[in-house]
Amino acid sequence: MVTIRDVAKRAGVAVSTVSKVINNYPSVSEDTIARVNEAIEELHFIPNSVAASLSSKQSGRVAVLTDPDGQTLASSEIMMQYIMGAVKAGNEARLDIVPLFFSMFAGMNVEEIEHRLEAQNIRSIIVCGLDRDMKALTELIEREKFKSVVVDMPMESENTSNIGVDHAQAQKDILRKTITENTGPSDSVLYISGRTNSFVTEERIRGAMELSEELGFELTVMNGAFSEKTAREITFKYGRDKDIIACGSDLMAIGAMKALTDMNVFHPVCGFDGITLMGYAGKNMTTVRQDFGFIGEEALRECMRLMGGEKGRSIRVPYDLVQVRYEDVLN
Amino acid sequence: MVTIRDVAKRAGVAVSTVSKVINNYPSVSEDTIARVNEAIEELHFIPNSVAASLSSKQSGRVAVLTDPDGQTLASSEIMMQYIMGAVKAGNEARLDIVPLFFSMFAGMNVEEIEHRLEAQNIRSIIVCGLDRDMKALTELIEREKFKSVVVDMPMESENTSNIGVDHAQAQKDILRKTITENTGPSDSVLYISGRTNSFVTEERIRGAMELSEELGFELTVMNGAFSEKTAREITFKYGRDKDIIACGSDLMAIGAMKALTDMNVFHPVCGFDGITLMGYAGKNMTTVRQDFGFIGEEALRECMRLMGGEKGRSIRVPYDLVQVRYEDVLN
DNA sequence: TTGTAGGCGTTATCAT
DNA sequence: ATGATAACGCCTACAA
Repeated sequence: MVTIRDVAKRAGVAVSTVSKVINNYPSVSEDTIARVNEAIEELHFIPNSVAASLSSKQSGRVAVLTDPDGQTLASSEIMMQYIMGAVKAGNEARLDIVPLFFSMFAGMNVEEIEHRLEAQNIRSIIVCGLDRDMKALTELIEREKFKSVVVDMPMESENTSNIGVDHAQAQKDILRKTITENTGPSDSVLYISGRTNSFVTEERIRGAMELSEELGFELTVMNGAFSEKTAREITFKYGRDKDIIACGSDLMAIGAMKALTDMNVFHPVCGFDGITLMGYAGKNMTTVRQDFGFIGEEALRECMRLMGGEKGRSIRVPYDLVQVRYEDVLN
Repeated sequence: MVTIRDVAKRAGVAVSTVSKVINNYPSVSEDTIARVNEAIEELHFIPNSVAASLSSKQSGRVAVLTDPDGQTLASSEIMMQYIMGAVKAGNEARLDIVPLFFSMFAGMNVEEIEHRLEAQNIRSIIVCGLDRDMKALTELIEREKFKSVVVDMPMESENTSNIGVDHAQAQKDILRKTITENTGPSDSVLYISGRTNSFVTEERIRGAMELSEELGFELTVMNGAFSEKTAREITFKYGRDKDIIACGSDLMAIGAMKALTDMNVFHPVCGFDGITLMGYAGKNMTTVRQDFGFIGEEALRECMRLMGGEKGRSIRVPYDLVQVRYEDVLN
């Protein structure tokens, strides 16, 4: 393995000088920078991120916390994209990314979790899929021992940023689109919402309600708990004589659509997330496509910003309104 | 952060002794072991795996190499399970798992990849989804600088193990089951195979051919290249008057089944892998279910074995023959 | 601007 | 059986 020492020898400077060049310290002459970089090139030197994270308080490792245990196809696809995005961006920044899953912390209190993370030299975390019931994880973030970036939860502080699309606005947009594109009489909408302990659910419901007031249609909100099965049942019960069914997730939209098909009636159904599975639902459905990979990348960059000493903030990312057909996902 | 030094002080021994206790060295008295463990408990000490991997040649980090870029839903579900399995087992063994994706190494030669891995203190790799066209990665494994565990490729050497189900046998089993359970005249089977550069494809074809000889049915093998779309096209062309369609992957099975449905004919279709998506295909289909999470776990344990100095070997893991219905995947 | 030296938390090699 | 102590590769005051 070629180390910083080899580079130093090759360039005829001290190891500390090489380190300074690597980390873009201001006080190095152009001349030595050039010489050192030359040596780095020649030796194909790559800094050891493990050693760096051991030695420095600055350049720590970043954990990506996800919960794909939800077992649904949707969550595994989404979580995978978060992770891939973070790993990709981390790779470019030569930052170590550690994937962790909620299930590892089951039954632990905050201190235990903190110890576990510290023992891995983790200084920043990206949390995806957090909801209000997860007390330990929430507290972990609030203690601010780690720089945290939370996806889809409105947490913000000195050391905490949040990131995600504007769920209320997106819900409004997709519902409006679904209504206007289906010219029939749209005066009753069934909204099947996600779990109530989730921030995105509140926001999406709010969006739907605002639009209902704006356009003056009747809105019925039912709790589908992010469950395809529940959405299916709700649709059987209440879906028949609604004009449109809007769902707080794609999975529920699929459940609703399948129920309608089974009842042999048709109403437009829209979902939320833009997962591939939508293409297999049998009908064309509209949805809000989030770019989870991009969110993962951005989250990682935000971690770096926080580790650089900057304050937490809120980041909104763009989304698309799309129609997913089988042809689109086929490859 | 509580370190090994704190524990040593607390237990009244030297740090080296604590290290020995942690790593189960033989030459420590029962008495001190007890005292040290007590101190560890009291202080909630968790060994820092990063520091360990820096210091030790033994306990390095393990990379899990996957390629979810294939973009299909199936691969993201499968790769996620491999990763989760490895992370789970690694967590229990206090081993650092780092997820890496094939795309990161695009265009690199073996040396470059080696440098990248060395620079991350990686001493062992688990490779999932490798095929014969990936020269650099294959060479990386063959050079044996790293202890490697390859999923579904018949590589074996001093420092290389392979793991996976018996694909030929499994293909035989699922095809036999599909034939016997459908009592109609099964004397012609269309087999849509995966990509030809893949070991599992060869094996599965071999299994199908062996059964064809054994039972005396006519077998037509076509290359579906693991593509749902291609399988669909092949089925349109040749599927109508076959008795059974067997596919080398679930995705292709779905493509085939959808094509049959579109043609308004029915033939039994069987797939391979056992992914959740099968539940959304609209019909009941049989398939070979692999436990990817378990394979990930076992692969990690095999890495530990190799790092412990033992020789590479071949590991076969069990599989199930299942029928996936919408009700099964609904939750 | 550059170099020296101590430390990050652990393991491993020797002595004892 | 136990304990000093030198690595491991890098960062960072502080000194020159």
